[in-house]
Amino acid sequence: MATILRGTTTADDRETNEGSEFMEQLLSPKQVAEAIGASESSLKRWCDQGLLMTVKTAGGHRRIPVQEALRFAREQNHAVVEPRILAMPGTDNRKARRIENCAERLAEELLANNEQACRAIVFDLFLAGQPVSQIFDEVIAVAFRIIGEKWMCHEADIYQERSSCQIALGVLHELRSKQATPNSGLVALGATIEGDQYSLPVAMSEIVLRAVGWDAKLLGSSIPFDSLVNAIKQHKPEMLCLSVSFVPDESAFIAGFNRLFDEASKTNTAIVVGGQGLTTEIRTRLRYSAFCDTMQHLEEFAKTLRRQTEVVPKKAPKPKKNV
Amino acid sequence: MATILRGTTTADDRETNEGSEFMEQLLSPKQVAEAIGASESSLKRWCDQGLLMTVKTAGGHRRIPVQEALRFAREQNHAVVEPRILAMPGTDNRKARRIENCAERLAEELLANNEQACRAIVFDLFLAGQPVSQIFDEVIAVAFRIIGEKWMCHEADIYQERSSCQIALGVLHELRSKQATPNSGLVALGATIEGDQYSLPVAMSEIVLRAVGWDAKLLGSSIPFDSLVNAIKQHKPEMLCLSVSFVPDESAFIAGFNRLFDEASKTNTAIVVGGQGLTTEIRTRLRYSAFCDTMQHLEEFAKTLRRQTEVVPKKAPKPKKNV
DNA sequence: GTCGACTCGGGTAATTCGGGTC
DNA sequence: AATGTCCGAATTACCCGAGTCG
Repeated sequence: MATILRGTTTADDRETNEGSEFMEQLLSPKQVAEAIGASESSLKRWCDQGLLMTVKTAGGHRRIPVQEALRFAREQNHAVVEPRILAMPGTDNRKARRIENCAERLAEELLANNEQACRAIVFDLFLAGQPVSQIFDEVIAVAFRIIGEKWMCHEADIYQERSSCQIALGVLHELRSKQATPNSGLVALGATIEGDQYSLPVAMSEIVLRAVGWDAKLLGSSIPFDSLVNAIKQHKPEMLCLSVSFVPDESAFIAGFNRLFDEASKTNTAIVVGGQGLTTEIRTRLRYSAFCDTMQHLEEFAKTLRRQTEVVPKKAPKPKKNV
Repeated sequence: MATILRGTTTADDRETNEGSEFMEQLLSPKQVAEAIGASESSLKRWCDQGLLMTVKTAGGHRRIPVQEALRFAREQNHAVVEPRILAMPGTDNRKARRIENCAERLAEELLANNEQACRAIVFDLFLAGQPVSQIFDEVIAVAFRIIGEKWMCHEADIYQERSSCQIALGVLHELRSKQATPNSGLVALGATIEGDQYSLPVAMSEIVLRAVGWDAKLLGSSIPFDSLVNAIKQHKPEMLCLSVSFVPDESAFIAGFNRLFDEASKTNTAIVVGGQGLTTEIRTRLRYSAFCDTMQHLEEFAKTLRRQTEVVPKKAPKPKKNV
């Protein structure tokens, strides 16, 4: 039972502790440094000074118990911590950066209205280099599927679903703000159809498209087909993404959609659709450029379309990385 | 500067932000001094005077949270010469400090789908020290009134209104992220009623409340009364903000609302309402704690309620340990 | 046993501290 | 009274080859 013993304790009994419920989480210096916003070498110095109690591995690497890190943060930096550690009790960051059971954890935190923890989960994946499309497909979408199921079973209330959306939209916004503003000249528009208020998917698509170089703009939710036609006429985008989570009136939808497609053909605008609302049956009666089940599909499509269209860019496509 | 970008992929993003600081970025005195155009030692003096809250490193170096730096700059009316250091959208804020015709300009840029310009308008005012409530009332609300009028006259299309909302929501989110996370213990919830999808006002109210120290959380849009009752039961907030832009069914609304009010009384939750949907006639048949026409009204109400409620806080109100 | 990512130690450059002075 | 500049000592951040972790 190696609690905070001094340096002689080898940490490789971690494995044996795995089963016990109250084991100490051990963090690497890098993790702690990141968490409290200091450099790695400062942290090492503080450890060596004895300000932070550490445990050493057999090979001499420092390991810091979470409690110790929290105590230190509270003592020194009254308000600092990036709650990545605090937010995720019971998960090693190394594992956390893997995409495995993130969806379940995210669903849980969303339902608990714990915004910070949700941000932490998504951003850890993002910083670990996971493609946004994959994060969306395998974490966020799955989490909302879980929430939907709980809702069905009356284990989650409507307001919880709504506030989950709210939090997710916030996280997406923040993700978006971390992206470089694209300048490829390829314009994509995103929207949902009139009556469909579920703006999460189309918000994700915007980010995915921007990640692969498109200049994607979100028009918003619940836009009538006629207005979409006008939007196309004005913006002349290379692509229009429609997320269809819900179809209020099937025949009106199909008619409006195909009208939109005809109009889009005139300006060489690709129409991309996706969403739960599009049953196979409905799809057979629609004309579109591509149907995407997942964000990763969308990403692939956007890449290929970009390659093909890039023949006539508005400006020099390769500025060759300034600064 | 000093940003090591390891070129993993062709995506040359991540250049704009320094590494991985995602929540409470800490700045050194030098950075802040440069940002607000003062000398380093003046800044240190202000810190020691308590004008600027700082945290200290283990070695005694001062670190200033960005939010603190922003608050100080806004209060002291310091010209922010280098907004980028404070993670603000870089603009020259010289020309646009006055709030006069900002609304018109904002409306124009919103309709033109020019996100950057919209951000610049709002953030210039923010940096110049305008209270958020006033920015909302006199710029954003007015701009959307203008857009609404143009819509009526068929001078603006629906998609333009929608994308304007989208942009505004983005700006609001960014604004929110520049606020210090409140910890007063006073909780407020915000929502719109089922059928009302207009989430802009309630998003503004969240920011206004946070600006005056409330811990405001946004539940989301289109939430049924019954679910709001559950939300109150679970969160036990001191305040619930309802923005009512649209009333689908008047009698059902009145009944549901008063049911909600009764429930809220049990937990001492103040019900605050506002919005175009509430005609004088409807209001006479509702019971609520306050009706607010503007964000500035809301701000005032929140301040007074805070003063009164603060007598019985949940935890020790004066830890008195401002180290 | 291989391998990529991480950490170790330590040296060095760049900041920051506190105080005194203009 | 408030600000900006200068200083030696201390602290922090960055870098790199060898070793460790998983």
